[in-house]
Amino acid sequence: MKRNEGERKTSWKQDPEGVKADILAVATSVFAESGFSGARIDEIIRRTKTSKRMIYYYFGDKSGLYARVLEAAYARLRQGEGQLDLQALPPLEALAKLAAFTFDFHRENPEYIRLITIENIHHGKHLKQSETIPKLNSQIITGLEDLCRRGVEDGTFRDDVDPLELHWTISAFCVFNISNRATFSHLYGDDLFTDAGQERLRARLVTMALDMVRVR
Amino acid sequence: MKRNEGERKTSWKQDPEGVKADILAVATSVFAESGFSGARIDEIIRRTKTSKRMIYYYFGDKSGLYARVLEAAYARLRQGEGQLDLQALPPLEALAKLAAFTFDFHRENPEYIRLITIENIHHGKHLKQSETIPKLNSQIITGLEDLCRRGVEDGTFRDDVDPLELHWTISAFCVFNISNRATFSHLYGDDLFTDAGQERLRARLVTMALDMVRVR
Amino acid sequence: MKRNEGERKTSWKQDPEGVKADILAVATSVFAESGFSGARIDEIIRRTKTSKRMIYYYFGDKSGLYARVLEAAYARLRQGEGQLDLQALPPLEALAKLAAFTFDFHRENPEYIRLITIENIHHGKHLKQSETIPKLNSQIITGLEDLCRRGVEDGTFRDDVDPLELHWTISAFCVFNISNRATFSHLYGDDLFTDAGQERLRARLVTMALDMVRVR
Amino acid sequence: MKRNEGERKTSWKQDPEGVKADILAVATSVFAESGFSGARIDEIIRRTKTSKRMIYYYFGDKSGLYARVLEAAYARLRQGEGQLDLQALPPLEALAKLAAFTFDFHRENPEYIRLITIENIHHGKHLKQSETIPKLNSQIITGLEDLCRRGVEDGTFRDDVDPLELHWTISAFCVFNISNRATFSHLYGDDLFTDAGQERLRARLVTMALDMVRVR
DNA sequence: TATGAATGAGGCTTCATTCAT
DNA sequence: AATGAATGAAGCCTCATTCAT
Repeated sequence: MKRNEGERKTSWKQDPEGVKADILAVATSVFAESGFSGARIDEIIRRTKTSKRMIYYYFGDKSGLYARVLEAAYARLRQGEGQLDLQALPPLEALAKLAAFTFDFHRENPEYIRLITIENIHHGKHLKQSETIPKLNSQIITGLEDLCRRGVEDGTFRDDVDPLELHWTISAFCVFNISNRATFSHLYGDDLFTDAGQERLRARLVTMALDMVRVR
Repeated sequence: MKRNEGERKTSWKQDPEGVKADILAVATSVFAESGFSGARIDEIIRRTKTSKRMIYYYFGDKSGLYARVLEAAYARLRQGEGQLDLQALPPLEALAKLAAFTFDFHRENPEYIRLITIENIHHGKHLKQSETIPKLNSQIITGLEDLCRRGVEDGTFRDDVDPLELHWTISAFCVFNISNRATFSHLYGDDLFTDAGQERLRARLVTMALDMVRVR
Repeated sequence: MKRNEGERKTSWKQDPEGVKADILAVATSVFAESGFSGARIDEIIRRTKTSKRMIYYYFGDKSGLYARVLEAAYARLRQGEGQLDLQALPPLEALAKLAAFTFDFHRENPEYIRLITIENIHHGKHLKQSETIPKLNSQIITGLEDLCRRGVEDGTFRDDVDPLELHWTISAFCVFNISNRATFSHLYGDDLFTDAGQERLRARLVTMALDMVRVR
Repeated sequence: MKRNEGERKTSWKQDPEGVKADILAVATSVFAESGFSGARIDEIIRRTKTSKRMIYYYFGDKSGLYARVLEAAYARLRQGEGQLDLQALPPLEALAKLAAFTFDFHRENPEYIRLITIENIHHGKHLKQSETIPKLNSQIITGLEDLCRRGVEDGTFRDDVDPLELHWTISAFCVFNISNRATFSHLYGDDLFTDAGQERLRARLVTMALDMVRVR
C-alpha cells in the first residue's frame, strides 16, 4: 500500500499557478455556457479542485475573473493565427490558407467565440479595461497588410484592398457560424452545420476572400 | 365630461393591450441592453407606466416575457423584408436590393439583432418554445427560392445556387456588423463604422451576393 | 374558539409604518450595543417580526438603516429638551433645570448617546449625509441664546457668556457620564455611578453651569 | 563585512521587538481610525513591514492585538501625567497645571482617546482582561489625593473635595473634546475647535477645576 | 523566525416572485 | 384590472485565521 495515495480534495497544495489555471479553465467553460450574469461562481467552483475563496484571492471578483478569461480567449485565438507562417506562401495561397484556417479554428473553439459575443452583449466594457488584448490583435492586421503589399507587388492583388475590411469579412463569416448557430439551425435546419455543409461554407469563404483581392 | 381627460400617471387604466404593448416595448430595450440574466424586472417596471404585478399577470414570468419580446423582434425583422416586393424586379436587381436593404435594416434596428445574439447565448431555448417564429422565417427562404428560380430561368443566375447558403451569407454579414461592433471597433478602430465605412461594407455585401449567384 | 387567534409570524400584514418602526427600534438597540461594523443584520432581524428583506426594501442597506437610526436618536434627544418650557422660569433657574434635565435625560437614554459616540468613531460620515439632523440641533443653541439674553437683561447673567460654550460644557459632562462609564468604573470603581454618586455629579454640573454665567 | 548593511525590505529580520513595536504602532492607528470591528487585519499588515502570520505569532488573534494596543495607549497617557512633578508646586498651581496639561495632552494624542472610546463601545471587555492597565491608573488618583491633602493642609482647598470627582470632571472635559468633535463641529460649527476656541475651553477647564476645590 | 498560499464560516445584498387588498 | 407590501432563495463577497514550507 503506497502512502499519499490518490487525489485528495486539497490536491493543489501550494501550487498557485496550478490553481489559477484550473480556475481559468473552468471559468472559461462556465462563462461561455451561461454568459456573464448567468454564470454562477458556485458552479465554477463546483467543477474545480479549489475552494471559492481562491477566486477572490487571485482574481478579485467575478468581473476580474471574467476579464482574465476573456484575455486568455483572445490570446489563444490570435496565437493560432500566428503560427501559420503565411510569409512562406504566395499571397493568394496564403490568403486562402488563412481564411480556411480561421474558419476551422473558430469552429474548433466555439467557447472563445461565445465569450467574445458575450463581451459584446456587455458593450465591451471588460475589454476596454484590458491592456494586453489590444496588443495581441494588432498582429493580425499587420499580417494582412504585409500580405496585401506582397500581393500588389507580385501583381496578384488589386491595389485598392483594405486589409481591415478583409479581416472584417473573414471574421463576420467565421464568427456568425458559431455565434448564431443555435437560432439559425433551429429556424432553417441543420444542413449547413453538417460536416458537408461546413465544408461548403468554408469553400465559400475562401472563394469570397480571394474574389475580394484578385485582379479581375 | 370629456373623454381622455388629461394624462394621468395611471393612464393605462382599463387598456389591457396598451399595458402589454408598453411592457413589451420597454422590455425589448432592457433585454437588448443587458441580456436576459442581466436584465432586471425592476428596471423594466421602472421605465413603464405599469406596476410589477402586470408582468406576471400578462406574461407569466421573466422567461415568458423574454420569449414574447423575442417573437416581436423576429416578427418585425421579417415584416420589413416582406414589404420589398422583390417579384417586381429582375432577379439580379432584386437580390442587390434585398442585400442592401437587409444591411440597412439590421443597422437601423440593432436591438432586434442583439436580442437574437442574446438568444444564441442561451442556446436558443426560448426560441424552441415559440410556435410563431418558425412560421415567420420560412418566408425569407421561399422568397429566395423564387428569386433563384427566376434567375435560372432568365439565365442570369447559375443553377447550383443554394438559397439557404445565400441567406446565411447575407445574415452573417449584416448580423456581425451589429453584434460584434463593440469589440471590433475597440480593437481595430472606428473606420468601418463611420457612415463612409458602412457604405463600403454594404457595397461589399452587394458585390459578394451577386458574385455568389451570377453566371461567370 | 376565536378565529385569527394569536400572533403569527406574519403579523405585520400590510402595515408599512409598523414594519419600519419595528425595524428601527430593534436596530437602535443592536447598533447601540455593538457599533456599526459589529452589528449584524441577522441579529436585528432575529429580534424583529419581519423578514430580512424588508430592511433592504425600506432602508436600502445597512448604512441607510444606521443613518435613519441616528436621525431618530437625535430627534428624540432634542425633543426632550424642547418640552422644558424654559421661558417660563427666571434665567438662573431655567439654566439649572436645563442642566439637571439634560443629565437625567442622557442617563435614561444611554442608547442614543452610544449611537452618537459610535457615529464619532466613524468620523460623522453618516451624520454628514443627513438633512434633518442639523435642523433639529439649531434649536438648542437658539434656546440658550434666548436664555442668556434674558439673563443679561435682568442682571443675573454676565454679558460675556458664550451660549455655544455653555452647551459644549453641559454636553461634555452628560455625554462622558454615559460614553465612558465602562472604562471609568472598571478603573476607578462604581462610586460615581451609584444613585448617590450620580446625584453628586448632577449637582456638580448644575453648580458649574451656574458659575459659568453668574455675575460674580 | 559591515553590520546593518542598508535598509532591505525585510529589515525586521531577526528583530522580534522591532517587529512587535512596528505592528503595535500601525495597529494603534488602524484601530483608532476604524474601531475594533471596522479595523482590518489586512489593512494593518499592509502598512507594516511584516507578514500577516506575525500578528498571530506574537498577539494570538485580533482581540489580543487590540488588548495590547489599548494597554499601550493607557500607558502612554498616564506616563505623560507622571512627568509633571506636581509636588513641587503649591496645590492650586499644581491643579491648574494638571488640568491644562491634561487638556493639551489629550488634544495632542487623539488616537489614544479614540481607542478608549472604542473600548467603551465594546463595554470595556478587553480592558477587563488586562492586568497592567488598572495599576497604571491608580497613580493619577493617588496623585490627586496627595494634592488635595496638601491643599487642605495649607488652607487653599476645601476639605470636602472628592479627588475621584475631580478626576472625572477633568476627564469628561478633555475626552469629550476629542471623542465628540466630529459630530459637535458638524452640528454647531468649528468655532470651539480653532486654536482660539481651544484656548478658551482650556481656560474654562482650569477655572472650573479651581472653583471645585477653592475655599469660598 | 518568518512567509505566501489557502480556507470555512458567515457577512451583506439582490433577485424574481407572490400575497393581501 | 391593478397595486404596493412582502418574501425565500440564492447570489457575491469578506473576514479572521491556519497551513505548508
